[in-house]
Amino acid sequence: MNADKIPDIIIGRLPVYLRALQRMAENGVKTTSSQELGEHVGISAAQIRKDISQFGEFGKQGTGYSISFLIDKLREILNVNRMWDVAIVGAGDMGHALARYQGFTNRGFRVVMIFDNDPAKVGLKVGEYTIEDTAKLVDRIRTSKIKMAMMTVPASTAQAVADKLVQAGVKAILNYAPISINVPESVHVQYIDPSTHLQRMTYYLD
Amino acid sequence: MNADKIPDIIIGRLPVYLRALQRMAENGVKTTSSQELGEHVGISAAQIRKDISQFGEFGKQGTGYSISFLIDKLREILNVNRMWDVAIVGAGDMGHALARYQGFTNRGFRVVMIFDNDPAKVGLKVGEYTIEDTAKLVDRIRTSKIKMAMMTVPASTAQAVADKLVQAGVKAILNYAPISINVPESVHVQYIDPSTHLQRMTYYLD
DNA sequence: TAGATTGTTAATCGATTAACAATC
DNA sequence: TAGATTGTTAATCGATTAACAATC
Repeated sequence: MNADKIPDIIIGRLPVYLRALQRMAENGVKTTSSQELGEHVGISAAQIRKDISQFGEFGKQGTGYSISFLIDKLREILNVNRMWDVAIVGAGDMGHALARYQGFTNRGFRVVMIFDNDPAKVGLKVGEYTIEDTAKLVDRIRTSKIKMAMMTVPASTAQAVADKLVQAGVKAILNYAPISINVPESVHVQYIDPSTHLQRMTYYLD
Repeated sequence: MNADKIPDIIIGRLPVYLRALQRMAENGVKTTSSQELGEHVGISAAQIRKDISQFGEFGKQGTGYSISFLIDKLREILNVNRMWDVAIVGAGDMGHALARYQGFTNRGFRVVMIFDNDPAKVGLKVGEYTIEDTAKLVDRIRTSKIKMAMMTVPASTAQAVADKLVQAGVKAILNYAPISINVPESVHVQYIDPSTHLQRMTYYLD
C-alpha cells in the first residue's frame, strides 16, 4: 500500500474496474489482463496498470491478474469488504425504486431505513421497510450509527435534509436532488441528476 | 464562439452551472458573479470564468453576469434551448420512477415512450405512457427519430438493448444498468450506478 | 471617481501515455 | 526457451490556479 495520497480521479475508476471484474468472475473467467479489462471498461491498459499499481503489485508478468485476487484487493481498498447500512430520505418514486433495488447487496450496501416528511406516507410500507418520519431522522440515524444516505427529496428541501444528515453523523451522501449542496469538508457527496447527465450529451448532438 | 474543440470536462460542468443559475433565477436573483456562483456549486471562481469564456464574453467587469442572459447562452451551448424526446427501455421500478419524474421538462427533456420485454408488462400504463414491446423498439424509435434513451434494464440484457438503440439511430444513452457498454464512437454514453457512486465514497470512510 | 469583477495570460500542477526492462 | 504482460519511468499532454490589466 502506498502512503501517498491517491488522487480521487483514480478512486473513481476503481469501482468501475471492480464491477467489470465481478461480472467476469460470474462468467467463470479466472484471469484477465490490463488490455482485456481496458476493452471492457473503455480505459487504456496503461492507465489501468498505473491505477492498480498505486496500491501494490497485484499482477504477474506474462499472465496478468487473477480476477478473484484483484476483486478481493479492490474490495479491501474501497472498504466494501463489509456491509454498509444506508438510509434513504424521500419516499417518492425514486426513493421507492432505490428501496426495492436488488443491486446493492453484492456491492457492499444494505438499505436499512427510509424517511419521508409527508404524514400521509409515514407508517406505509415500501418493500420491507416502514416509512419513518423525517422529524426522527437525526435520532434514528445517530443511534443506528449509519454513515451513508441517499437523498431523493425535492431540490427545495435538499439543503435542510443534508444539514440534518450531517448533524446525525452521516459522512457520505448520494444526492438525487437536482441541486448542489453545501456540507463540511469531512462529508462526501456524489450527485446523480439525470437531466445533468443528459445535458452533458446534448452538447454533442444536433 | 470558439472554433477550438472544448474539453469534455468543461462541458460536464456547464449543466451544473445552468442548474444553479436556473435556481437563482427562480429565487428572483438577477445577476451573479463567478465568486458567488462558485460558492453555490463548489468550484473556484477562476475556473468558472475560464469555462464560460470559452464560449464568449458573457459577463461585465464590475457587475458580473446577468443570470437570464447566461442561462440563455448556456442553454444554447448545451443544445437544450429546445425539447429532446427521450425513450425509456426497462419498465421496472427505476423505469417507472423516471417515467413519472417531473424534473425533465424545464431542463429540455420529455419522455415519450417506454419499453419492456416482459409480455406481462406490455400494454400496462406507466403514468401517461403505455408500455410497449422491446421487440418493436428499433422500428418505433427510428420512425419517431428519437436520439436519446435511458436504459433501466438488468446488466444481463444491457449490451443487447444498447445494440438495438444504436441500430435505431439513438446517439445518446443514459445507462442505469450496472455494466459498461460498448457502442460506436459516434454514440455518447453516461453512466448512473448508485453502487459505483457509493463505492467511490466508502474509500474515504472507516 | 472608486470599487468590483471580468477575461486572459503565464505559471503551476496533475493526469495520461508511450516505452521498455523485468520477469512470469 | 519464447511469448506475454506487468510495474515503472520519463515524456507528453491537459487542467487548474494565481495574478492582473482592462473596464464597467
